[in-house]
Amino acid sequence: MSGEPGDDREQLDYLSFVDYAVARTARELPDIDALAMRFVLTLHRATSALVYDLESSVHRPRGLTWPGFRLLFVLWLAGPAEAKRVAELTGMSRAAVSALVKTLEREGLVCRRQVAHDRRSVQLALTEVGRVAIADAFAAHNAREQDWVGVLSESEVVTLIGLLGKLMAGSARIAARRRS
Amino acid sequence: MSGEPGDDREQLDYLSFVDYAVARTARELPDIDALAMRFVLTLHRATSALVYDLESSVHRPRGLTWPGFRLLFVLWLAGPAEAKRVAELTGMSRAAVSALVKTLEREGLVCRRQVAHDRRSVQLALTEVGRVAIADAFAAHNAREQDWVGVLSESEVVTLIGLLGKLMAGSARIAARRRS
DNA sequence: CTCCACTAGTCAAAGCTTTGACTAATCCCT
DNA sequence: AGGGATTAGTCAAAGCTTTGACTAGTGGAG
Repeated sequence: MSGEPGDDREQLDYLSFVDYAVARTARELPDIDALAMRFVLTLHRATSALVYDLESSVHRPRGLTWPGFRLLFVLWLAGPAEAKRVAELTGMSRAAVSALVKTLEREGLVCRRQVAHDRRSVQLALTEVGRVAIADAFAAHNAREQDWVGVLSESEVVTLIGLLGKLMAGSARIAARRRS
Repeated sequence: MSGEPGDDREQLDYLSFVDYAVARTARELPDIDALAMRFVLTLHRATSALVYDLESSVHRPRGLTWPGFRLLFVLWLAGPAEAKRVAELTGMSRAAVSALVKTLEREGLVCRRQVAHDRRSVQLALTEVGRVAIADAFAAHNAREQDWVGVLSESEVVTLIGLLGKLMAGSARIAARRRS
């Protein structure tokens, strides 16, 4: 596995790299599980492409980042919540939420309050500006999601969701590491 | 959509948030495409969980980051290549590759050379240390990938790969934004 | 040959993430 | 009530990413 020339390496791009990588690995490292490799490469590339498109076409033009959108979205749906809970629901670490909220608070989208029953915790909530921003962003976000999903049939999407759910459910069985 | 209490918000966590969000949105914003919403939420969460597990259980313990692993992987398979090409194959921007290579070069995993025919471009290649590092990391990476994929049947994985491929292929049709 | 457009790469500022340390408040056991 | 263990949140250092600007080098049109 040295990358010497003389192979079929012409006109390789982001899409075809997966095929190239799997073919080459299968040839030179037969002990590797090629299907698992292809799956993870494909999943990662598809998700990256989707997230990049949503962030750059929907959120950045509105002054939001992808993590900012996700945090506002959780507050919008779940209501005012303590930082710890927001971290759990968004899948971010507590430190990441803390840093992100600092930005969102400065922009006037979120506010922090002391909680009565436990002076350690901080309650996070949308401001009125934040509520309007997330409602607008989510509408555009969902429209763009529809464009993406539109290339699949409804039953294909249902199948995909089901299999991804099974994958997630299985992560507990293999003791996958999760954010603290 | 205000997050007032009195709903079914108890014992909500990272996994069940998708169900909660979709149910609530379907109830209060009937114009939203709930299936597209569920799909994107599920895809993003599944991928994040997988990447977090691979990075924290396989790569960080070896002193690699996830982007570092990806860049080494491309150089390993595609052979020495100009920075622009590495950016295309990894899906990173040229600026991101430039910054990442600075770290990898400092750690002695990658080296930079001038190219003869065009004095603007820089050729990137693995060092011997880099070659050993990526070979070791990829073996462990693939073993972990197998654990994840092991919860699905082979035909389920093939289905998943096919549908994700169709999704990616469709992104051209909707003029999805891609990294420059 | 000259000039202008384009290309490769780097840099800088700002943002998000991670780990690990640290503070402050709460809990619980004796 | 006292004291140790937990827990919530923040901070700091280091790394990666983005956008946009900037430097060099290349190449084609006149």
